[in-house]
Amino acid sequence: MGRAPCCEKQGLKKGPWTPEEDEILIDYIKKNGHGSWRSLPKQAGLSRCGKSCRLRWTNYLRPDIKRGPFTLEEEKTIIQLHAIVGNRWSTIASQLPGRTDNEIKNFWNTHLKKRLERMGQGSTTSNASSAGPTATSSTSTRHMAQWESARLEAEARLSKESLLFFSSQTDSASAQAAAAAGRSDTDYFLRIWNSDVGESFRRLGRSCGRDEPTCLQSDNSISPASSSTLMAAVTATALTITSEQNEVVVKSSDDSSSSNELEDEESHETSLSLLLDFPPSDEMGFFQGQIGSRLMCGLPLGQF
DNA sequence: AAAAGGGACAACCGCGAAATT
DNA sequence: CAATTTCGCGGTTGTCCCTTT
Repeated sequence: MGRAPCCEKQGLKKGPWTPEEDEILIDYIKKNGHGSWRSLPKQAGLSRCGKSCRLRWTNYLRPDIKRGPFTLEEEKTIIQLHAIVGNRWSTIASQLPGRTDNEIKNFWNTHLKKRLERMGQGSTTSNASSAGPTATSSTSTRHMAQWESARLEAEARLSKESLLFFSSQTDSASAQAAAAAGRSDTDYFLRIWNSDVGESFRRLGRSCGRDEPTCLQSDNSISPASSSTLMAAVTATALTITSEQNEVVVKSSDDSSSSNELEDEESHETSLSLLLDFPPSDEMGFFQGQIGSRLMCGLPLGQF
């Protein structure tokens, strides 16, 4: 038996919502809460699918929704989070109060993604006309291409490692509780991201001279400051940090020995000292795994 | 001034996971 | 435990509006 439709399709209205429909939906939810979305339209007197009502409410009518253009800070957060969690729009949205996953997804697809593409294309198409191809542009292209496969690889590794982490915990009860609470790999990242540790990284990024606003330049290209933040995030999964017998080893999966921009010793040193300085021992496990390496490498690689 | 093209955003669709029966 | 239902997510499409020709 196939999956049952979420609602009877016949006679239900589709397409843009009218102000009257919005008002009915808002009134109903204010008085009764949404309850079961499936039964809501009938009870509220709307000729809409429950799914459509839910979407309209969560993406548009909800009172806590923040309207207006994204701030530079939000934009920066989206770029950094996307480099780490990929297209997990709901996860990203959870870090941006008042913004919906749909809104962020649209913003990414219509603005940020195109900027990325421009950056990549620019380096391959503008070489002839530019005064001389910079290491930055060729590096961007190479890492952009490398990015997706690296991310996918990291995803697989991450899920494996978070399982290992669970099994290594001595307090099995807390591990079970965490599992029961539905904590995902992403949740762990977000926990760290929102902790003092994450703040340390953001602070480090700012202190490295990347506190300029993320913005487009007059020629519509991304500013150097934004670019470095972005590229740092993009290259995050190209590195692996492991900890063996109290010795931290940084390995670059960038096999191009001719490139030297990632071999920024100072940046790596900054990463490592930060790693070693982290006091919360229960969080060290994360940093020795893929989540940590992502976070670790995300910020200090800013010199492009 | 009108048509074409493109960008931005809202809404829909299909799928998988979780919850319920 | 399996079948069914509901919900939420991410990808995609449709539509409106602005800009360019």
